[in-house]
Amino acid sequence: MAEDVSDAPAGFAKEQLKSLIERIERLEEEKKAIADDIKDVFAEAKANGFDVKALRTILKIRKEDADDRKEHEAIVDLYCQALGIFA
Amino acid sequence: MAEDVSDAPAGFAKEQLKSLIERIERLEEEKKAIADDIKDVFAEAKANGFDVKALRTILKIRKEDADDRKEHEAIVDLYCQALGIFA
Amino acid sequence: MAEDVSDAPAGFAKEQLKSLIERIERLEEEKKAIADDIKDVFAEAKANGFDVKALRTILKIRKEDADDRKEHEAIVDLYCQALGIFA
Amino acid sequence: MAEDVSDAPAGFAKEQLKSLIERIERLEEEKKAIADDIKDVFAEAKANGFDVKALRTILKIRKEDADDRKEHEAIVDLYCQALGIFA
DNA sequence: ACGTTATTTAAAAAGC
DNA sequence: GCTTTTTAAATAACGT
Repeated sequence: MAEDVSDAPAGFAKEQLKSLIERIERLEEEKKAIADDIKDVFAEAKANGFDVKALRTILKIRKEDADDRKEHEAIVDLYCQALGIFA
Repeated sequence: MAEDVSDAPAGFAKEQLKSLIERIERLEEEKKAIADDIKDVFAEAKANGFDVKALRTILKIRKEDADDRKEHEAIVDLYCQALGIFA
Repeated sequence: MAEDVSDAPAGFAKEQLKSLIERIERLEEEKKAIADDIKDVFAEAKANGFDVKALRTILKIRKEDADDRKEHEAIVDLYCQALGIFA
Repeated sequence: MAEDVSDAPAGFAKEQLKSLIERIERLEEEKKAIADDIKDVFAEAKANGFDVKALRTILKIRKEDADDRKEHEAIVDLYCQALGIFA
C-alpha cells in the first residue's frame, strides 16, 4: 500500500508514515521514562544499603523461575514425544 | 540501612526488599508492554507496505537530530551561565 | 600500534591486519562447518522419527540446568547480602 | 522409527535419543570454543590499536564479495547446464 | 574517566 | 514467505 500512491489521495502514505513515526517516538519516550523510573528505584535501594547486584540477581532468578514454570510444564510431554512414548 | 537490622523491627529490611523487588517488577512489566506496543506498530507498518528497516533508519536520524539539538541547547545554556546571561 | 607506522618497517601494520583478517575468516569458516554439522544431526534425528522441536527443548533445558547450577549456588549468599544477613 | 518401539529392544529409542543429544552438545561446545577464539582475536586486534568496528566492516565486505562470487559462479554453472556446455 | 561487563536492540538465519 | 529463533552489534551500567 505504502509504495503505491498513484491511486491514493495526495499525501496519504505520507500522512500514514508521519503517524507511524510519531506513534513509535511517543512509545519510545514512554519506555525511556519507565527505564528511568527503574533506575531511580535501584538508586533508592542502593541509598538504603541494598546490594544492587544482588537485587538484580534476585530479579533475574524470579523472572527465570516464572518463565521456566510454563516451560517445565511442557517438558514431560516433550520428553515423551521425543521418546515415542504416549503419556 | 539494610545491613543494620540490629535496631530495626524484625523483618523490616525484608519488607523493604519485597517492596523494592515488586516495584521494579511492576515497572518492568510496564516497560515490556510498551516494547510490545512498539513491535505492534512496526508490524502494522509492515502490513501497510512500509519498509521496516527504512523506518528504523528514519527514527534513528530523527533521534540523532533531537540529541544534537539538546546538546546544542545544553552548550548554549552553559555559555549563558558562564557569562551570567539568563537566556 | 597499528596507527603508528612511522617507526615500523614498511607494511608492518598492513601485514598484521592481513593476518588478523585471515585468522578470523578461517575461524568463521570452522564455525560455520560445525553449525552445518549440527544441522545434519538434527536432519538425521528427524529422519529417524524424532521430534526436532522436542529435541531442541531438551537441549535448551539441559543447558539452562547446567548454567543455573552455578548461579543457584550463589543465590542464597545474594539473598543474604540483599537482606543484610550474614550467612 | 523412534515412535515405533513395539518391535525394538527395550530402550532403543532412548539410547538413540541419548546419542543424538550428546553429539549435538559436543558440537555446540566446539562451536562455542571457536566463537571464543574469534573474540580473542578481536581483543588482540584491539590491544594492537586496530579499530574493531572497522575490522568488522572489512570482514563484512569481503564476505559479501565472496558470496557474490559464489552466486555468480552458480549462475554461470546454471547457464552452462541449460546450454549443455561443460564449463 | 576508563575499561569491562551486562543489557538491549537490530540483523541474519532457519523452519514451517 | 513469513514468522519465529539465533546471532551479532550497539548501548548503557558498574566498578576500578
